[in-house]
Amino acid sequence: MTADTTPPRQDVKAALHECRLWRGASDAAIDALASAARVKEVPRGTTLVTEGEPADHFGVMVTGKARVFHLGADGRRITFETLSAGDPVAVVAALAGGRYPAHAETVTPATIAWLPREALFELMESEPTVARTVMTNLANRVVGLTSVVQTLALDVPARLARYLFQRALAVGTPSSQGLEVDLGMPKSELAAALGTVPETLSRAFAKLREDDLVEVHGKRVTVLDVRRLASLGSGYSEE
Amino acid sequence: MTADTTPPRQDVKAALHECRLWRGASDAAIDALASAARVKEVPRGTTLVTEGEPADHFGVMVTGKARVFHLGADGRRITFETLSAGDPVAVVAALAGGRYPAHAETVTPATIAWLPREALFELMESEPTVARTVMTNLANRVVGLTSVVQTLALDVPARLARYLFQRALAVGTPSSQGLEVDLGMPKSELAAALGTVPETLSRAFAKLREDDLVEVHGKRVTVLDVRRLASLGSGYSEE
DNA sequence: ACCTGGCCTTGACGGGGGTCAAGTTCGGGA
DNA sequence: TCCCGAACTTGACCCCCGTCAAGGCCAGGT
Repeated sequence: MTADTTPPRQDVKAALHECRLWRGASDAAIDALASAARVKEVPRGTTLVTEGEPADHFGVMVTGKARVFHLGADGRRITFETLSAGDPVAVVAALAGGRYPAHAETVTPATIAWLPREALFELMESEPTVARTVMTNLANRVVGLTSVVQTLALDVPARLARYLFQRALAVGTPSSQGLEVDLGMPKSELAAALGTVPETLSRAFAKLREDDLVEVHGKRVTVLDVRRLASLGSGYSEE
Repeated sequence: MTADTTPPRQDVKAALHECRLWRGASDAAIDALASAARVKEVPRGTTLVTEGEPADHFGVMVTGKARVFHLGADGRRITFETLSAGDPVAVVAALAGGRYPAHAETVTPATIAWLPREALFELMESEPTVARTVMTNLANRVVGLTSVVQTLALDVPARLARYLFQRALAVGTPSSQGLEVDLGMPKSELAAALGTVPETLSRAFAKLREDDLVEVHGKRVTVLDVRRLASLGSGYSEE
């Protein structure tokens, strides 16, 4: 069903090198990981990990994208994050050693390098600086989740404003009217990322539009008033 | 305003030993921490850390209780966790090295031992097993936050059911009618812990009561049907 | 006993947002 | 060119829950 490799593949090594989790590890250590990895190529929509299963492995995305999410009792999904090449999959669960706390599935065809959790422990023992890197990484993860919780306490227009603001900082390009921003994804996907549904997102856009904060043209949005957008997105001030 | 100690205090050492974060560290290492610590005694309602401030220190609760929370734009509080003796304060932020991601304040008079973040790094470098302990601890923290997010997606009766179920597992005592459970706190506080207000919590109790799931007598609750309670609290099954 | 002030409960009301059901726009294929 | 389906929008409806405003129900003090 899937293909394993015997010699370390080039793209796998590249992905492992890009993985922010153990940035700073020696090439030798990463190459060792690469040869220990079981590489799998899977189609879009494949379940990578299932909530509640014992967390004995973790993965690194080599190509493709995946989504980490929760399934509510009614089947609703709450998306935590979207993973792309170089991102680790389920590494937290592997470190914690319990069961996977969430589901993950691919949203495109993808290649994933799987490793047993012990491999990571060995890497950290052999290279102390890696342990420190992994540590700060985990800590940042906690901070990130904290802000997810914070964001969920805002209403949808505010969450959208926050997203647009951050997006404007990252990929905004100046234009005659203001800042041109390309939403990186279809609106239905953005809705899920903001923890809501397309209909409500649509109304949120409408609200920002009638407040003269943005203009919407398909997937391209013109931010007319960055300042007010930022303050609506909760408490970012200019300095 | 507050009292520093010169010799390591006994209660401070005890609290540091109890701190789950570095369980497994040698006595010598912990004693070293204890003598490096600046011990402060503060009244109820004292702000321990302020969201947005640079995270250069962390603390360990020696006595008393504290609350970690977010401040919404409108001043509403979202409580993440309640800390008591032996719990670390803001250690995540210290490891991440950025700014505090949340506020913390005492809810009782409290004694806290403060340490510079470097002290923790040094401890981890000198004792590799501590690094591993801290690591799994952080990972579990992430898992915990994950479940906070999950919980916030449920409605209030379900959140209450989940709390009662967990509480029943922890401190429930069998009785003729079912499981006797003591809520560990006043209902107004429980409301905050569940991310809601007393009025809504009261209605949630009423709903559980009219579904014959529980009986309420002040701070003591009799769980009549653990099974249904658990399933209402979302997806805990019996095995 | 009486008052008084927490703490909890109950009712009434309103707003945010999820759901269902129609449209609408737009791009691709025959 | 016409058609069709996917993605998006808009309206109607309703539920959950936060808020405001009254009450109950004690416990402690005088």
